[in-house]
Amino acid sequence: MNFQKRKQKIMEQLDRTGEVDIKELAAELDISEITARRDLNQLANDGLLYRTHGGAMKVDPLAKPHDFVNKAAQNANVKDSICRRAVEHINDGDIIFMDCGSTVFRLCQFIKHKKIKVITNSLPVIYELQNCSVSINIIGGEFNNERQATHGKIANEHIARYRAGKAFLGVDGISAHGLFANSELEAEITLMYIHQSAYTYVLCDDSKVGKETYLKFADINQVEAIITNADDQKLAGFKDTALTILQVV
Amino acid sequence: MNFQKRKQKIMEQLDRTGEVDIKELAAELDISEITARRDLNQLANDGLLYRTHGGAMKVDPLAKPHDFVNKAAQNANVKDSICRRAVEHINDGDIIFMDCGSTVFRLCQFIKHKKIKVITNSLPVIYELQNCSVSINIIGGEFNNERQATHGKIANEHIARYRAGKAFLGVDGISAHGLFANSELEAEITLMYIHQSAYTYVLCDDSKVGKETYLKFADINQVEAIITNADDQKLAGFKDTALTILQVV
DNA sequence: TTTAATTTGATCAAAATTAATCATAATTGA
DNA sequence: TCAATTATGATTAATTTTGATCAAATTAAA
Repeated sequence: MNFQKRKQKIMEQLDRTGEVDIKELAAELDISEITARRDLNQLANDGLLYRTHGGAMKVDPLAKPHDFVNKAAQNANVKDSICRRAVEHINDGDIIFMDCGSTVFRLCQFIKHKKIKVITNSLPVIYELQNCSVSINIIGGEFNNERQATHGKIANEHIARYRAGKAFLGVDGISAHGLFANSELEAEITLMYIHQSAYTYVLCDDSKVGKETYLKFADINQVEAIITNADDQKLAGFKDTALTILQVV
Repeated sequence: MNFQKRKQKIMEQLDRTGEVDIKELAAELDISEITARRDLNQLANDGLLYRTHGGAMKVDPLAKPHDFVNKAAQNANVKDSICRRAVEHINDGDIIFMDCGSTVFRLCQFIKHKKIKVITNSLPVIYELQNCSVSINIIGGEFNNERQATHGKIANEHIARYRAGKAFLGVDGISAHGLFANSELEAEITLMYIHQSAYTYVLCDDSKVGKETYLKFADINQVEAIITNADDQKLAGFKDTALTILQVV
């Protein structure tokens, strides 16, 4: 068993239990204690763990990987049917905005083979659209780990530099009174996308329709269309607005 | 059994078990140990595997963009020792630029647990530094799939908005006459990083030192330090410059 | 505080792996 | 065909890795 392999095992156990003991380690890996000690010293030297007397501890117990994909997988069927409707409105040559919503993310799989330009602040979208015919423009700025996207002043300014024909955006709530968000950062960047695109599609499942939550950041007449699985009853409130409603089963 | 066929078998087993042993390999393929060793060295040189004592291991299968990972795996030992020296100059609270060089990429593993702010145009760097104590700022702009990074006018403007204490950059060539790049896009963004940082470290292995290739984009006195494994003879040309030379074994 | 137990780093030695050198076999291209 | 290049193998020296011993440092206990 070479160092690389031992390193792997040590980091594995460290990840699992948070600590390792030199004696145990030497026994488990069938190496002498001094070799175990040397291994730990080397890893500590690279900042991969904290050396303690008789063992080592994990460096950053706080890091919590946020699983974006899980959120995107919720209600996958509903989201996919919304996206199938959305993709009917996307043609080769289009320049489109995509934000960091989990429904918008699922749009990626349907546009991979289109010859379009996508401008986005969502890292998962960027990843999904790599190595395909879509050309990508990344919105820069401070990266928010929870949302897996960039936000803030610089990101907004960056969007302001571009114009796109269409924007595909998610919201936390929508009603005849306007669009709602759970955070200011999210609200601002969505608003900027709306400003800089000729035609805005709001993608949202029925749970968001009629919901007026936290912060209203735009009037309903600022966007052109909504694509949703909400039923007629939920959508009735929009009948006095100019909003184009694209309803999916 | 020729090299191509052996290479196939080696990569096959590597894919299956994650590792190979020189003795076993020699026995299985019915070749001498030294030939097995030469095979592994050649494959390691192409970044297709990591060489270990007595065998080899698979390169990180999780990282998506294969070309980039392979490039980063080439000369991994040299790059890592360069990075270990670099990390000595990075302290908690620092704000640093990192470009999209393959050596610079390997710096990530050594700074994951530092409390610093990283501004970068490299997608692999972003991906590597997610979910750790490093806060990330993404340089926006058009995404170049080959380089796995953003470049161009908007990216340059974006960098111009920021100031950082230190920049860690790669180059395609460096001599007493200046810094050299293989493309204008690369040159421009590197130059912008240099302008916007108080202190610039150039990270490069010995193959880049003394090389004057394609496009000169900066004088040598525009950067402060070079971290390299080049020997005294190769570095002799810099003795009349103010460049700080950080030499690694 | 002092004492005992444990852990550690340094030094050296043994084992394993590797690089270097040279010789031989196989392949290639004229 | 033959010379030249390339691939392979054997040998040996150098390097790396590992382990053992022991004094010094650290921790825990009295």
